[in-house]
Amino acid sequence: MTATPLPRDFFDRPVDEVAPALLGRVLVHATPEGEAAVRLTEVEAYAGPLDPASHSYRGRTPRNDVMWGPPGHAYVYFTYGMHFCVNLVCGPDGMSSAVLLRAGEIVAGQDLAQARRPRSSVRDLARGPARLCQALAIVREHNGLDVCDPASTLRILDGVPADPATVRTGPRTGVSSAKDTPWRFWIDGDPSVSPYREHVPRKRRPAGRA
DNA sequence: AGGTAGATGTTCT
DNA sequence: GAACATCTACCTG
Repeated sequence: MTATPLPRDFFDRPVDEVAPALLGRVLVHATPEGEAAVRLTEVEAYAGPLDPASHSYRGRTPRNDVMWGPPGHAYVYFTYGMHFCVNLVCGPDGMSSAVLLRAGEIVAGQDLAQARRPRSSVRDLARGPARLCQALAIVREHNGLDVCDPASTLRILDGVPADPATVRTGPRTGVSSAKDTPWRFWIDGDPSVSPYREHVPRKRRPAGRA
């Protein structure tokens, strides 16, 4: 892997073009404890206000603000009360589209990743969007970081792009709308690809009686 | 192998 | 108040 991040214009094109082109690339996160890196094997595209499954579908809010900014920045959000997920914003500026980084293979700092996820097998360290964030210690404070800046602690490197012939597509995982849009991209046969899960509405907790 | 339940809190209606 | 781009643990076969 080289030390130079992908150029910003890599992200300045339609999100469904950027997403498959990200497969095989390497996301590095430097922390005081050291560096850890993941080679991306699974991603999903979310196409801004036109996409009912996108966080920006209902317009700009404090949470999704970063999505409306320039491409090449990280959009980190908190979900299910305990997990973080990371996206990379795509262009053009103001389009509010982004690619969710769903899974990958740890290629550097495996000791760190394992310390952060002590109950996990090596294969599962970054197998899933919240696991990926945990392995790389990506949390809310990293929201908005510029991953194309060589000086940034969170960077996306070119790595070795996946052979397009090995890229598969299918419906996105765990989304309740736009189920038919095949905007999940993964490297066929890679063991770190996360299992597909259909969206299931959460069962309501029995409302506390009074 | 596969299903389900429970955890936790932020965001938006 | 409900939904939520999830994960783990704990069942059952």
